[in-house]
Amino acid sequence: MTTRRKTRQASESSKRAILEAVLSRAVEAGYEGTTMADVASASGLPIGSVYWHFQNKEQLFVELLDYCFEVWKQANAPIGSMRDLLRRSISESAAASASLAAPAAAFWSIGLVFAFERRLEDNLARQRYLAIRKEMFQFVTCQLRASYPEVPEDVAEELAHDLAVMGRALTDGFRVAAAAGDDIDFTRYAELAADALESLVTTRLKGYEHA
Amino acid sequence: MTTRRKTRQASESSKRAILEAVLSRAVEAGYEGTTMADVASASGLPIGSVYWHFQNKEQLFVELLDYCFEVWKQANAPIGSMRDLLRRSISESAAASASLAAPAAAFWSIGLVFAFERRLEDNLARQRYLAIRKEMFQFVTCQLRASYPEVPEDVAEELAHDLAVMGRALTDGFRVAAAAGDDIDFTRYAELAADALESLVTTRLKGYEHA
DNA sequence: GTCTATAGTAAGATAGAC
DNA sequence: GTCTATCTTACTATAGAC
Repeated sequence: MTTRRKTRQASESSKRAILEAVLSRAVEAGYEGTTMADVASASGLPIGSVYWHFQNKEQLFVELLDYCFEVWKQANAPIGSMRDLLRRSISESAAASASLAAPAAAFWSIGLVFAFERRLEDNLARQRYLAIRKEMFQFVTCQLRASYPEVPEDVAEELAHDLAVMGRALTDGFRVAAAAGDDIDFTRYAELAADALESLVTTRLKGYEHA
Repeated sequence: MTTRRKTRQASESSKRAILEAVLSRAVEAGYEGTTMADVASASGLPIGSVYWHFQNKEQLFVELLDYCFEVWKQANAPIGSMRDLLRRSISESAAASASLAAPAAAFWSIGLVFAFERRLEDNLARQRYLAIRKEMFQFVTCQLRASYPEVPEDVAEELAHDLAVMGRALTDGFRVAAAAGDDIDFTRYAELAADALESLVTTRLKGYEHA
């Protein structure tokens, strides 16, 4: 390659510093509230460098979403049991709002900002969030579907879909609670949420489980 | 009074037109995304009139939140059964994102924008949203608490609190789903959500209900 | 109370030296 | 690749005629 090694490393580390900076600001301020000047100063680089590494603000957020989603996938590839998934998602919600200890979780808090950012349908960052949201939903649905091998296919399919919808609503809802600063014990409610969903499973699978 | 009747009526109707305008814009664009020029043009009045009726953008949103909360209270004063509450809240979520058919519900969609608008702690509109959120939570908790007169006070208290937290997470979560444009049947999931919460009640009250 | 014109400012983005 | 200076636009808010 024509690029020298040291240069490329410097470039990559700057890029990462900028992504970390925009993550830390975006969690606090959302999309509109995060300014490029903020990002630059938080990253320690001048604003010119930000625009050298990223085309514009929109693309910067697109790459941030991709970056966070990669981190999430690596940490959550096999989701495990539904209870584990809820446990992780809901307690991470609380963490994400407070600090950057859980960067993967922070992604979802930023993402929700985009859910409400309906102004311009052609905002690429919003479109990317919605795409990842869909992909994640499919992923979770498939995993859940495989958890009920002993029931008829159509029943398992519908059950997995319902659980995925309910689980997503619950995790999103607790992320809202975290953002609003509600004074609740997220760990405890993660368990209660799992209890509630499991009882839905039990009710619906009566007659199939041991058939 | 020194104000002539016709003048006051005109003033009130203009004020209301502006509130309707900001509501319609805010549901689509959030706080930062709604500009005073947008509001003015949607209301049919020039921007100068908007500033004549409202001190500034922040106060405009404060009054919008108050206005919507009043509408909500009038429509929901006795919440009825938990199932009814969820039914209303969750199916209204879908409506709120699509149109202004349900202005009271729209309030909550705007509100969620403020939950994530953490940038300035001294944003009065955000503070008002959080205050109303708390008030609503207390209100719902009290109503739920009264639904279980046959169980020990501390058990009923904790149950009501847990149900209120879970119910709020579910309704917020479905509002997110509506904002994200998820293709789901909100009416159906309102029932499922109620089923799930009712099973929590059943489990916990075993031994008390008919004691 | 309504409306126009405009002041003031903040933010996204670029040019060009180094 | 880094950094500064600056252009441009868009938005909040006000002044002042009517």
